[in-house]
Amino acid sequence: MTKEIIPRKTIYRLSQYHRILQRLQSNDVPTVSSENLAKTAGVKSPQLRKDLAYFGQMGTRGLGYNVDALVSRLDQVLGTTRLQPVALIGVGDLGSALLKYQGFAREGFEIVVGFDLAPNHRHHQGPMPVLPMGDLAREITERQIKMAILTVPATHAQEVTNQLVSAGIQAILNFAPIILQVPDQVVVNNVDLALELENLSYFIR
Amino acid sequence: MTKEIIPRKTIYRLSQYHRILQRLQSNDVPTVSSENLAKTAGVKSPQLRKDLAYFGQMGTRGLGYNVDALVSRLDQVLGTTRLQPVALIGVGDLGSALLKYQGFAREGFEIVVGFDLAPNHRHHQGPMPVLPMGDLAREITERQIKMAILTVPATHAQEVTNQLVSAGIQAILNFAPIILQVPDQVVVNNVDLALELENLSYFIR
DNA sequence: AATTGTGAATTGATTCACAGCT
DNA sequence: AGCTGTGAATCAATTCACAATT
Repeated sequence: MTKEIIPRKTIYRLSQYHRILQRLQSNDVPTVSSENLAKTAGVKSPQLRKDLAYFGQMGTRGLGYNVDALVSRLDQVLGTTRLQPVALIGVGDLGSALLKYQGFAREGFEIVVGFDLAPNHRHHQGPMPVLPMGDLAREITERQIKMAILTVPATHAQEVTNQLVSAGIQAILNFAPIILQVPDQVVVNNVDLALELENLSYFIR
Repeated sequence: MTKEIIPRKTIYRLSQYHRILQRLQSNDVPTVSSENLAKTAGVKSPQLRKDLAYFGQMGTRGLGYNVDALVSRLDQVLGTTRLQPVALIGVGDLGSALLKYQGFAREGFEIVVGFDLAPNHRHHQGPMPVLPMGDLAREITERQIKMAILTVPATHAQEVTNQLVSAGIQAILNFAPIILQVPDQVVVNNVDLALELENLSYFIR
């Protein structure tokens, strides 16, 4: 069962479950039923059970899921067992805001280095170095950083992406409103803010 | 045909097509084929044709799609014919960055008012007023604002959402990492940044 | 008695393949 | 000849319903 192909949407939901379970954990809840967990995550309970069952037996019939055990297993599956270093490219308004965003640290990610065309004084606020683009390849390769957040203008996004890929980046969270061309082994998730608004506006009657 | 139910994913893609078409338009490209447009959007051509055909005849067989005509039609369908006013709740780091984000204006949205628990000096940079939460209901109702961007901490998100709904907000772009409970007639799109990173980390081997 | 895990049924989305216009 | 529009076929995801387990 561990060798099936897992739907991408399932992986998304696993991350959701993971976060909710962490909350339950810090509230010392020992056990949760699929019914309960599913409701909080906004899905139906068979969906949740099927999602979890991709990774083998996870719960106990009659009882539910052990919260601690499930969190560990999901940590393992999602690869969030240890702090993951992340590079941020493009330290403008949005990039700066993401640097300060606490949500990342809470989920086990740390932005360890930033890159910008023109690093300047306003970048020297925190402990994180902001380096010029010229240092990108060396720094990412040497530190073996695998994930990048891309907050550069759309016009530069593809070019920077090519550099990231050469440097060994394997996953990109892309805020530029274009479809990036990457080799198969590199994953891209797009966050397109204007698209989300435009999509919402359809539903306003 | 205009009365069928349109898949939600189709609406997302329409917004993507819309943006690409706008770019073609400003480059004075008169006509585009489904093959071409689909490639840029990262989908297969029958998909694109089906998406467009939900809204009636859009192209000309043998020729392709007229760019100007299609942009107008999509404006109409998506409700982006005129500038849409948006309220932003929670003017912290992320909220401030979104205020300055040019991508919204370019797609026809304007953040016309901000709300924060504690409006202060650093909010008085642009022409946009930042008001205390107490003014939310009155202001949104009076100005008939229909869309809101929610960038408050997760702990306050549901409570603020309730206020927004009472004030008549119909669509919410939510950055708080929780599932908001809203009545059926209100639409929520979630942007969950930590979730995106966590999801990416699964694909790193 | 409660609740998981899962094969079967259903629903939904995508792709194919070609008829129908221009 | 070229390219759209679409019914039919395929593929994928969700939900149901219940047997299996504690």
